Amino acid sequence: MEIATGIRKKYPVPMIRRLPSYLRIIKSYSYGGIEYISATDIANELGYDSVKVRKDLALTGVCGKPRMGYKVDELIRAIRSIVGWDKNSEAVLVGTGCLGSALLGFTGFSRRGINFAAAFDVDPHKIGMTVHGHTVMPMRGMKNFITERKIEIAVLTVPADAAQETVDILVDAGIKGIWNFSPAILKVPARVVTQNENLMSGLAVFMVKMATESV
Amino acid sequence: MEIATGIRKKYPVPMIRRLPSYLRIIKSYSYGGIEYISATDIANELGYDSVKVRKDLALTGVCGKPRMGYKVDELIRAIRSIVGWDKNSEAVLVGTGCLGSALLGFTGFSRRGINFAAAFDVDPHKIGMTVHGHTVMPMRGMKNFITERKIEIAVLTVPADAAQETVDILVDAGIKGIWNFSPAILKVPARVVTQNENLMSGLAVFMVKMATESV
DNA sequence: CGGTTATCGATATTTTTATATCTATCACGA
DNA sequence: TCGTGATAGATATAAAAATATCGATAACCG
Repeated sequence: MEIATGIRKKYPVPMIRRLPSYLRIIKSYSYGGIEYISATDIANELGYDSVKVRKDLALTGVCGKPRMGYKVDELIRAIRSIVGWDKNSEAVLVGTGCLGSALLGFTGFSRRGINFAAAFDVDPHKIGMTVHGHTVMPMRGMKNFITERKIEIAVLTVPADAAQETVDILVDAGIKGIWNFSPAILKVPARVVTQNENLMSGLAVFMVKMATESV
Repeated sequence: MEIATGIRKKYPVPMIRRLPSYLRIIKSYSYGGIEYISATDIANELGYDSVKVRKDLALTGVCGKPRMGYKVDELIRAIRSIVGWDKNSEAVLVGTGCLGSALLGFTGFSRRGINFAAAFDVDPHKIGMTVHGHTVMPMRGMKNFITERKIEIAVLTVPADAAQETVDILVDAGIKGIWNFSPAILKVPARVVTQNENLMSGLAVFMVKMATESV
């Protein structure tokens, strides 16, 4: 629909963040051979309000049937299309430390169409090592690799103080988006998309919740 | 201030999420021997609007001086107090897979007062292994360990299908808060705090941004 | 076949968050 | 010593998101 016509809606970020949870539940219905799922069903599973879920689902463009809910396979297709998990893309991972290695071993990415074409690191001791099936390559080969293979996505798991210099190489190589797991704020040209995952933000919220709850 | 009097403000979650970034920058000023930092400084570093930063800083209770900014050490103390990084707490980590191991190796937690007292796993092959200085212990000893050591925090890095049964043990043992890295939605009593970190939410937002940008 | 009811979809309201505007302050340089 | 201007802090406005309300629909049941 929106993809076919070339029109792209603007989706609210909070809604996008909820889509993967929705998808997970809808898929479990699909595996169970259930054909319809209602906003109420999803809301109950997630502890959300059903109106919120219904509004989100309305944005996917899928029409529901009163008293029945939404067709499970339609929802799955629509959500996967919105979050781009219906097509394959190649990525590089930069920085094979603890977190980088963990991400390389995470099977969830390939199931969502994200495949690691290579992993890079500066540490000479790591070069040539195999991490979850991926051979670690030296950083100096990265630029050419990205350019030649037309890689669009980089997952950045280098230490904060190495982040910007790494990013400069990535940008120079023509990368389109950087999924940044370092706490550093990246300076990139406007055409390059960045998405910051800040583990410490989550910890902060968690700790504040804990303190508030225990009053 | 708010801690001393026992009064706890309600902080907006988006503001809490920004605090760690603020702290990081303010600390860099502190290391540089700079005594004052302005909202404008922080805003420039992060690409934010200075008014937003100023409003956030106002909520910390620290007073700024016109033309000078805020005292660096006061801000650091205030933010650390709000996010609870000024005191120590013990945690257990459950599930020593890729992500669990990565978190065990992450030094950032101890620097923020979170110390892993133990790591648990069900896999017999992993029991007794040392992961980043932590010996993996069998799951069946977990409940007593938590109860006896009065552990309040659990970091949950088990697969989704094992999440709820693990959580039941944690709750039974008297855990106060669960930092959940599994995609499962946890059912816990109201007194138990949960904080869900959903990697796929971030990926979804990232992919949507990429698709939107490339139009 | 007709009433009942769960559900959708639309609309309205409230709350939260972000952004803009304005005034007072006070370090700094002339 | 006196403007100047960067900055805090307060207030006002706008935007975004969550939540509530309500009529319409159609499967289900008697």
